[in-house]
Amino acid sequence: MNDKPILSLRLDFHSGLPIYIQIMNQIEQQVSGGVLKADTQLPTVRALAAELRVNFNTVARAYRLLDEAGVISTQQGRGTYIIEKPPPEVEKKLRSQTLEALARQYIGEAKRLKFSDAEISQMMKAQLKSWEETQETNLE
Amino acid sequence: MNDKPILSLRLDFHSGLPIYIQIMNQIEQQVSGGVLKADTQLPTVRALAAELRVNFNTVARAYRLLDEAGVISTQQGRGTYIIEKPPPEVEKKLRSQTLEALARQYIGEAKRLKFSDAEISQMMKAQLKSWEETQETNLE
DNA sequence: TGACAATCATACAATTAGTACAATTCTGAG
DNA sequence: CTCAGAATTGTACTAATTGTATGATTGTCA
Repeated sequence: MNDKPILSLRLDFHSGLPIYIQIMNQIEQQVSGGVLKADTQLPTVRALAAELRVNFNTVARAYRLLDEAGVISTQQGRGTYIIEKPPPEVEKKLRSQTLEALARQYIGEAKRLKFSDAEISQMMKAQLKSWEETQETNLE
Repeated sequence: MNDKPILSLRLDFHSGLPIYIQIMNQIEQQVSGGVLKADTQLPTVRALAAELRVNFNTVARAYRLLDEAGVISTQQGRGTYIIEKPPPEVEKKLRSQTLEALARQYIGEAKRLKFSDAEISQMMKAQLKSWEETQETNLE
């Protein structure tokens, strides 16, 4: 049993602070502290759970909250990864630029495929509307 | 032994979009965009898999879906080819599917960055309007 | 003791990888 | 020229790895 220090977390089981909160906090700290860099894959829920001697659902819960907080990205069947997160002030300044770049990228591709402005904005409208329901990947 | 970019695909392993979907979407785009012409042989599942550093079954899955969609023709023992002439209805469907995929890609990214629906569609509107003028300065 | 949050157990779903196989093409001995 | 066998290509099925969903259990505290 080689104890590989996948991710070094110090849990206090008697602190009264829920485990999943402790996990969440410490990962957040390590991310903002630069210990965990963008695109780094975190241990799987099972691996981390084994290392911490807790149920993997507890880890999953922490991961889910971190995902909702935009710190990490969890993907079924693939794994969990740190998300690039720009500093707060820079983020605000860059936000609209980022969205603009995204929009222009979309428009550029669509234009290249000879779609009209009407088609482009119509599809955008439709997909925005049906986003929640059709979260499933577009398979068909 | 420079790895020739047989088929230039850009995979994002952390986007949340499955690899096989990304492969499928991008090939669809290149076909409907005219980058990949009829009768062109695509890389073999193994070659493309090696280039993308994924399992060849992942590529095979994308190929199979594209085959079922009538975009390509996969032939055991021979290879994979762009369909000579996509049936009109397939082409039409393909075009709209492609646009849909593009739109969802944009929305997905924007959502991930916590932009609201309003912001997303507003930016789209604005960029569509200013597309022509700003194109001169943004030629690739 | 009862309510509620935290944790755990179990079953499930999605994605990718592994292995064996079948169809086709290529190659070279005869 | 022919044909056996290797090489190449896609296919099918299965296994492994990952996160998800849901309900049961446990523990704490008013």
